[in-house]
Amino acid sequence: MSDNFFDLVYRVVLQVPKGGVTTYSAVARFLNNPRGSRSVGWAMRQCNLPEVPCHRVIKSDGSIGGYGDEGVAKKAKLLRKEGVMITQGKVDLSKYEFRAFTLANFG
DNA sequence: AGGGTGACCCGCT
DNA sequence: CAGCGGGCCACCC
Repeated sequence: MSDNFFDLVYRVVLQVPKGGVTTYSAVARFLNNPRGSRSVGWAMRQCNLPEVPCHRVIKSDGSIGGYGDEGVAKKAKLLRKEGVMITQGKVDLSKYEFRAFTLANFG
């Protein structure tokens, strides 16, 4: 039931486990839209579903990015609580980036 | 059909 | 190494 780009994005983001992160760009690439990172960010902005861990999606340079009205402070706090270490406002993607995405939930 | 918005990315300076 | 500007993509008037 992936009529919208949102749904596709959500399927991907839902796969990111606690303690892991992914990037807008990585999600876009997985959806065969290497240049669609902005659309992913846009989808996150529209996302208000509590079951989607949108706080685990950060920028490709490791910085936190945004978190709508909640604020990046909240986002960073959530990540730390999940075990993701943040130094100098950035996450070490080589340690925390989740890459093992699957097409399982895409029908 | 065109313009505006948005939690981005990359190359250049 | 930090900052700026242009490019890209999906969606809503």
